[in-house]
Amino acid sequence: MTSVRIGTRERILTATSILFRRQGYTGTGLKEIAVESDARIGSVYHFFDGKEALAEEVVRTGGAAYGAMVLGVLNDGSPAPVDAIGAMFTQAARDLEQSDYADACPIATVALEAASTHDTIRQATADVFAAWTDDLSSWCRAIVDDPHRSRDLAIAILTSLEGGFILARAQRSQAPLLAAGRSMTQLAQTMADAT
Amino acid sequence: MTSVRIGTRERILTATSILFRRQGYTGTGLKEIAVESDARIGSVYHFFDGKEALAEEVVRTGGAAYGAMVLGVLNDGSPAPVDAIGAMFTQAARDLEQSDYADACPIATVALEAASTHDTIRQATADVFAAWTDDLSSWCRAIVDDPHRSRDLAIAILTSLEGGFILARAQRSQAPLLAAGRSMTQLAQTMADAT
DNA sequence: GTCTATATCCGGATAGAC
DNA sequence: GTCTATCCGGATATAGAC
Repeated sequence: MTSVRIGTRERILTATSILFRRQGYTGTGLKEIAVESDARIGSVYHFFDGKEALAEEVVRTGGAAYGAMVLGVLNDGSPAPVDAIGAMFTQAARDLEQSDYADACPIATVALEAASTHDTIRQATADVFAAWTDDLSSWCRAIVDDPHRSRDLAIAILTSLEGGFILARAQRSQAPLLAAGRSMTQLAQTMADAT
Repeated sequence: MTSVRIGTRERILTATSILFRRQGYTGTGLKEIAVESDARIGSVYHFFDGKEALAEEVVRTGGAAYGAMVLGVLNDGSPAPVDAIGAMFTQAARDLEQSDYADACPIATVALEAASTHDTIRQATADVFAAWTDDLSSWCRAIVDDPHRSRDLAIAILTSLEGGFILARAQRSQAPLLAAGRSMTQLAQTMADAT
């Protein structure tokens, strides 16, 4: 029988991801990361080449995991793809509220902070957004067959979700996300009808 | 003749707004603010009751100014309101690119950083977003008469603009903003036709 | 791989002369 | 109102014993 002991390195990654999601990159200290990981600062430097390298890996691994989770919600949420969009926004709003408006996009805060100041982190966020856009574009082809229109729909969904997270966290309200979900559902329906 | 000497207090506010827009709240130090304002740290504390109070005022005044600017673009950009939406996104993309992908939303980074950690700043960003939403909803009634639908359209435009800024800054590309603009134009056209 | 101690620097904030 | 000096805590990072 193989007991699943979680390694120190993995604990550091998950704790950092949680802290970055709530407080951002500059707002989170390595000491705090060590405490939350139940590790020592020395261990952080043993496994990662400094804070920026740690952040890059957190963005890449956490971004991939979140993208897979969202795709999962889209795929087995509702029978009709158009309805699944609304369900996904509703689920995001519920998760956000239940986490006291902390758990939104895991990379958005870091992306904005690093965009003009830390280029390796910026590149990692750019790659994650590109992967999300590709995956979502493929999924949207069940709604619109044309690749260009499918991609535009995917970008509209992704950007309004990200912006919805910003407003919802600031106002501590599900309303902006729910409104964005209604509009994206309507947009998708329009594009499906236009076929 | 009245020469327009800009006061120290005003210089601090504008410099802080620029720095927060590019580096966020925690990523910007008071020393850096003093240098960019051509002021002393002592002056910062003379005019403002600490960093958090300074940030609150920067968010409120800068947010109001940016909202007025965007409304101005929407009002005298294109003759048809639906076309003005696309023109607004195009203008935002152009401004962003011309500032080397630094000048996006002046309060978004601060809003995400402060959402779970600094409540007075969070409240200021919430108020600014509420004012933007109200103003944009009123403007959208030229497209959709129904107040609820007009408000949903306004929220869709605002959230996709905010999310478009995130992706565009990360990828150093105008593409996400332009794609979001196309989709919002289509959404607005659909809602106008449904009348 | 783990842990402690510490070096070095920068953060926000304050006191007080002018 | 302006400016300088400084306090204190916290930040990232490193060294080296175990």
